Amino acid sequence: MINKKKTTIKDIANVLGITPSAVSKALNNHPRISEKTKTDVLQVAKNLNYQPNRLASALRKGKSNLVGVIIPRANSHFFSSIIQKIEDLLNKEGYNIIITQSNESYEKECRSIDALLYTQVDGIIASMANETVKLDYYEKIKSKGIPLILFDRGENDLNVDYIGIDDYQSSQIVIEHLVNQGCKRIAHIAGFSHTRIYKNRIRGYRDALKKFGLPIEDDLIVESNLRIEDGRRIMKQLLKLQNIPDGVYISGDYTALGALQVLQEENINVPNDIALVGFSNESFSSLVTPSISTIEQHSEKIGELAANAFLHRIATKNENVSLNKMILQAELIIRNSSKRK
Amino acid sequence: MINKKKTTIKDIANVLGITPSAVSKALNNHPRISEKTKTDVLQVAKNLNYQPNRLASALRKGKSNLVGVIIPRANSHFFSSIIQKIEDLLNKEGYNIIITQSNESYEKECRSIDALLYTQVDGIIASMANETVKLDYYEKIKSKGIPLILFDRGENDLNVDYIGIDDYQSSQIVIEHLVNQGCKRIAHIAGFSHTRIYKNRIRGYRDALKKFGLPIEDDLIVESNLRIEDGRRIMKQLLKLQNIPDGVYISGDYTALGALQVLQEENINVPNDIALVGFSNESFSSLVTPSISTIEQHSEKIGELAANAFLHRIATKNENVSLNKMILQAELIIRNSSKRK
DNA sequence: AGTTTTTATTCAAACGTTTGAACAATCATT
DNA sequence: AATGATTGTTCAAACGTTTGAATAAAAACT
Repeated sequence: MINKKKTTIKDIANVLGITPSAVSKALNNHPRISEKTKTDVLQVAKNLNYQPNRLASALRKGKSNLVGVIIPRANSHFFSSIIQKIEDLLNKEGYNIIITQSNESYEKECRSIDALLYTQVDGIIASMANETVKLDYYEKIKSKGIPLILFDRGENDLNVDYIGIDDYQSSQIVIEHLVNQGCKRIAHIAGFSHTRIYKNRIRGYRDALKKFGLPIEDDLIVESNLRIEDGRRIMKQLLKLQNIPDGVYISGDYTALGALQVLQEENINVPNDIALVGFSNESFSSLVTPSISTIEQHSEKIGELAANAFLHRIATKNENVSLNKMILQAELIIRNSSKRK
Repeated sequence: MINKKKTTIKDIANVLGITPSAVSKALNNHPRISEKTKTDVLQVAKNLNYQPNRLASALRKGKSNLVGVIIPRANSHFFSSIIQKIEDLLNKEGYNIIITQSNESYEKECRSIDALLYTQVDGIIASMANETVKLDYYEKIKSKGIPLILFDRGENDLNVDYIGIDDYQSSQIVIEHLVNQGCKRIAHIAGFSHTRIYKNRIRGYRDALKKFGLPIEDDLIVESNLRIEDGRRIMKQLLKLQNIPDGVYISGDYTALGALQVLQEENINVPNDIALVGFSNESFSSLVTPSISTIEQHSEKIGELAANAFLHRIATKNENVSLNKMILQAELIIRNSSKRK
C-alpha cells in the first residue's frame, strides 16, 4: 500500500504530455497558462495524490516558509495563547512555525537562535529570556536580513518591530486601585530591572507612589526571577520588616501565588490586612482562594499583531518601511485578593 | 555590513582550488578525504563564515531533519516539560522540532498533521486530542512511512511506538490511598472513556472499588472534557446527590482545582468531609490551599523515551524492528487535599 | 497577405548539496 | 618491473522545483 516513489510534477507532465515547467506554472496559477491546462493539471495532480516537495521549492525560491518563535516558556497562559494565535494566523498564510523555549536562559536562547538560523527560517518572532542582556545573537539575526519581531520582552536598542503592553501605565493603574482600596504602604515584587518591561513597571510604580504621596522605600522593592519560590521568599522577607506593607503589587501571578500562600500560612487576611495584585492573568488566578487580582495583557491580540507584523515585513521586504512599536493598553482585573468590601 | 551572497561550498572550493564535492566530503568527514584537506576546508569555511544550506542538503538527502510534535496544549506542566525534553534531546542530534497545539480539537489536529506532512518532517511525535476518535489522519502518517511515536494519549489500534504511564495502576494507587484515609464512597471525575487512557483509569477505579468492596454507582462516575469549568460543574452535580461522596478522584489537576473551589464555596472541609486527588501534578497543585494530592507522570522521562524512540526508528528505518510500548509507573504525591490527620 | 501582438508552451539553467563511479597517483606486494 | 590494492580527488548526475528567455502558434491589426 505504501507508494514507494512520490509523484512529482514530472509525473504529472508525463501523463498530460506537457513539460514540468508548464505543470509548475499551472500549479502556481501563472497567467500565461491556459485554463484548460490548469484544470487538467489540477485533476491529474489529485489523481496521482501529488504533494509538492516543499524542500525543492524552498531551495529554488530561497524561502523556507518556516518561522521561528522563541518564548521563555510555554507553560504559561500568556505565552501559550500568543503562540496559538501566531500559529493560527501564519498557518493560514502557508507558514509553519518552529517553537523553541529558552527557559529564561540566555545560553539556551542563543542555541535556539543558531538552530533557527540553520533551519533557514524566514523570520523570527521572539520574547527575550529574563537573563538576556547581551544582544549579540539578536544582532546576528538582523545582520542576516531576517525579519525579527519582538513581543513583550523586547529591547529598544535593537530597533526592530515590537508589540507589548504599556507596562508603565499598567503599574499606575494597579497602584491607583490599591490606593482606592485604602493601602498606604505598597510593596512591589518586581522582575529584574535590566529587563525593559520590569524596569518600566518599577518606574510606573515609583511615579504612581509619588503621585499619591506614598512612601517609596528601597526595602519595599525587591527584584527577582519571579518564580513561585521567589514569591514565597520575598513575601517572608517583607513580613520581617519593622513596618510591613498593606498592599503588594507583584509582577507575575505565579509569584503572587507564592506570596499568597505565605500570607495564608501566617494567617494574614488578604485583602484586608494585605491586598495583593499580580500580573498576567494565569489560568489559575481566578480559581485560587482568594482569587488574584491581576493585569490581563490581551495575549491573543499581541499574537495577532506579532504575526501580522511579520507578514507585513515579508511583504515589504526591501521597501525599508519604518518600524512599528505597538503598545497595547492592559486591563486590570479586580478580584478578591485586592477587593476590600 | 550585510553580506549579499551567502558562501557555499563552491566558494570554499574556489579558494582552495579543489572541487565542491571534495569540500562536501571534507565537511562530512568522508574517510577518503585527506586530513590536510579536511583541516583546510574547515579553516576556510570558518573564515568565510560558511553556513550550510540545510534546504539543499535536505532536498538531496530526502531528509528534512525536522520533527513534528503535536500536543493538545502547551499550557500544562505535563506537556510543556515533555516537549522541552524532546527538543533538548533531538536538537543534540541535529533535529529541529515543530510544535503544534491541537487544542483538543480533532479538526485542528488534522490540519496540523497535513501541515507537518507538507513540511516533510522526518517523523511525528504526538499526543492525541481528547476529541479524536477517527484515526484516519494518523493512518495517513503511517502510510507515508513516516515514523510515528505516540505518548500519553495513544491508541493501541494504530500499532505504533507508545510511551505512557500505567493508568490502570495509577487509579488503583489513588483509590487505595483514599481508602486508607477512610473514604467509603469515592466518586470519579473522569475524562471521556473513548480515550484509552481515561478508559483505563476508569477501569482501574472500578476494579479497585470492587477490590475494596466499595459501591460502584453510575452517578459517581462523570466523564467530561476535564477543563476547569467541568470540575466546577460536576462537583456541584455530585453535591446534589442524596448520598454525596466522601472522596473524589479527578483525572486532571485543573479540573480538581475547579472542584476544590466549589467545595470551599460550600464550606465543605477538604480533606475531612471530602478528600480530593487530582492527576498530572500541575505547577500550581502544590501551591493552592489545600495543596492538591496528585499523580506525577514523570513527564521528563516520557519526553526522553519518546525522543529516543524516534531516533531509534530513524536509525533502524527499514529493519522492521518490533514496536515498543513503554509503560511507566506513575507516582502518587500525597498532599493536604487528601491527607486526613 | 503581411506584420505585429498576444497567448501558450518549452527550454535551459539555477538553487546548493550529495554520492557513486571513474580516474589518477601513490603505495605495497610479488 | 609488473600487478594489485589503496588513497585522494574529480566527474557528473541527481534531488524537485522555479523562472526568465526563447519559441511557436494563434489572433488581431494594417
